[in-house]
Amino acid sequence: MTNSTDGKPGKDAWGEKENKQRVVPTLASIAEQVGVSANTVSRALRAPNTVRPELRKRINIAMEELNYVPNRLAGGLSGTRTDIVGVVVTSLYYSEFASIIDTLQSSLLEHDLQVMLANTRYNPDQELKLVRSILSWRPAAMAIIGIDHPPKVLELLKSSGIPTIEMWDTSGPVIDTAIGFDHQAVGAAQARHLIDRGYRTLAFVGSLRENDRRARKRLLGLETEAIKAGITPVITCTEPIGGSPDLGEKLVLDLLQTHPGIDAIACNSDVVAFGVMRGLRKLGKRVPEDVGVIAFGDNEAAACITPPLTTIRPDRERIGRLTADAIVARINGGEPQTTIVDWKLVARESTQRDAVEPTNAG
Amino acid sequence: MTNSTDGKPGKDAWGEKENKQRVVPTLASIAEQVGVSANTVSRALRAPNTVRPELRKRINIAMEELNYVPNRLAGGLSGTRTDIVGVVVTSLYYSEFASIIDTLQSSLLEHDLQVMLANTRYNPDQELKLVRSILSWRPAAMAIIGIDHPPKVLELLKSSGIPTIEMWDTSGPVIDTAIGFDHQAVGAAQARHLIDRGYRTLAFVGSLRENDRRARKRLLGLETEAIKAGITPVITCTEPIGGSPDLGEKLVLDLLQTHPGIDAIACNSDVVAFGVMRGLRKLGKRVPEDVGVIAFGDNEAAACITPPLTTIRPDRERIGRLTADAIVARINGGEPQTTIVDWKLVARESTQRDAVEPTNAG
DNA sequence: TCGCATAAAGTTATCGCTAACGCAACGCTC
DNA sequence: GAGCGTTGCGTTAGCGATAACTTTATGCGA
Repeated sequence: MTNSTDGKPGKDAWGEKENKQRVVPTLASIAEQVGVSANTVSRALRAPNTVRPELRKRINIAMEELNYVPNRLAGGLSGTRTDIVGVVVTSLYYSEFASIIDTLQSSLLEHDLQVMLANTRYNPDQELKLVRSILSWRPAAMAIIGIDHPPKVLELLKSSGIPTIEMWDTSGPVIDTAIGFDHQAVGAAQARHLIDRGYRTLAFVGSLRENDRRARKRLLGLETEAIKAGITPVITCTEPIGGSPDLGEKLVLDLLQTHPGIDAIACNSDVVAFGVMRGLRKLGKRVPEDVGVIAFGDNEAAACITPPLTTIRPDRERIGRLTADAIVARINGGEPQTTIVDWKLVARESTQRDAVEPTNAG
Repeated sequence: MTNSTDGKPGKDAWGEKENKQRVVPTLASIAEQVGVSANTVSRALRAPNTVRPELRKRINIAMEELNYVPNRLAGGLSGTRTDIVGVVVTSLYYSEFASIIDTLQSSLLEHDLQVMLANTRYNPDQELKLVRSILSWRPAAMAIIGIDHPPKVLELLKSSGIPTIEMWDTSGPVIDTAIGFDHQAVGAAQARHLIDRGYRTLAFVGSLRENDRRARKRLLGLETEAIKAGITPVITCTEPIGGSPDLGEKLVLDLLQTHPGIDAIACNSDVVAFGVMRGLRKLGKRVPEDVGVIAFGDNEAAACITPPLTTIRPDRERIGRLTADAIVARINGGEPQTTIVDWKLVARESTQRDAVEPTNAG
């Protein structure tokens, strides 16, 4: 693309690179240009009011001219702390955690904290590898989805000595600080809602990966509540792969073949429910008259499909914001603290069989 | 939570911290424990076969025992290059770029490259701040959404001397390497499809932020193609805020009030289309008979709503994967190169007015 | 006018690691 | 058995910033 026979002047930055090796400016080069010591330049950045205004201005101009970008590898090594916050999620698909990250990142930005992101895809080996990798950057804090981690991950996080915020789930022992909710209670609320609406034969459908402990907690809540109400055992129809509409459709076709009597389906996620409802339509089953469908997640499309989907809405923005707050607080010496964030059961038409009052939880 | 009067032994890592300041192990501490020089420990990590197997084993055991995590601030400062890849996106909501990031991150992981993520939320000032912040970590490469950046961002990226991959859009001058497609062609394809299906009065509805250059390119393509076909000017009905179903519903109600003759709507995103279709239903308009709806993005729910939504499907996984490949190639001395990634017009029922062959593009 | 607090800069010593070089000990060739 | 490449490790010198001192002006009261 660029080749050395092309000697045309006024080339862009890449062309220039070929002639002399680009030298990335350092504090020292700024200092030299201005005629001061490197430390003065450093002060102009970190403690501007300890440098004469006139000098400070000249330093700023020089930095601007040379496109100086501080080297935080050096800064972090020398200083006490970096401004990195490690963020570990289990999935990025289907809006599951995207808006948590979105809110978290922009809240952290206000405190000049930089997100380093990792996605484990529900794989514990990868979780260990990624946590180790992030810790090697000496972050100021870690935020991680879930409270069920491999022992080695727990050990690393604990011995790292940095604040660790566990998000999304609070139902169990935590490392330090947790912000989320109890997933078993969600499952219980789903069951109660279906039962209140007159449904009697419950199934659980969706993705259920070996390491998705939260989904298992929701399923447990569903089963426990069903048993309490004297309902027949909940039929589970799951696959250990990621949730998608196609998976939902496939599973519901299987399910109704083997269990034609099912009259209510709790889905592990909204996107699975989308496929479940498509599958039910193909089978000629009406929702909510023949089969009720409830899900979890409150995907942006949940209110737009036909019929609108009853689902659980976790407050993702709030979790993101509170996590950012907790990180800042812990960095500044605040105490660890577990915070429960409300969720809501949003009753829509997909479970509107009888006009019983909806059961909300919080 | 933990207080110093609690002297109970056998406490967890956090308790221990209060007694003696936790000392994070370094290469030197491992070296001391094993009885070798620090450099030998470093070699055992970076070039294991230059260390005697027996000694290597002892070193590994010591590292495991002390929970050693290398300090890459030091490593990056000392070595030539870090393993960070900066990733800058404009949005995280609504699956817009989540699966690009997902694929990109897991592809990079295979090469032991770590993602540092930033989200500009379509704000150019924040883009500058974030790019500068990421560059200060001396990443090995940058991947960024779009090709329209503020001048200062271009300057920084060019003068940084690192490979920069621009994703999603290829219709214009690029910094280095670009992987994406031509958004104007997408708009043109949308118009052609609607016209082929017999629609004659076109509108463009959705979020249109000042700095969303890609949306403007799609709109331009839509208008250009409409004019070519001798169709009345495209009515635009937009808001400079993020897209959502609620926005779509609001805009379509406004639109049909002022322009009742509209018979086709191109939406800037699928989630907006979800709301548009809900709004049309409220107005008693049938889709696709009275009004055709086409969108952009191929959200996971697009095939599940009623009627299924005709939309444009960009190949996000492919963009993510190719971006990772390009990063690795460029780091290893490969040449810059622009790659066009195919997209597809997925014709579904929301535009099924006449049985004309669908117009696909690639 | 002296003394001393204060402001504004310079000096020096790390931070933890890697790259480059140095140097024994060993084995191989002829 | 002298010469020479290899192997395996130690030594030394930075990387680019920051923190802790030290030094040099400056001001101000007694």
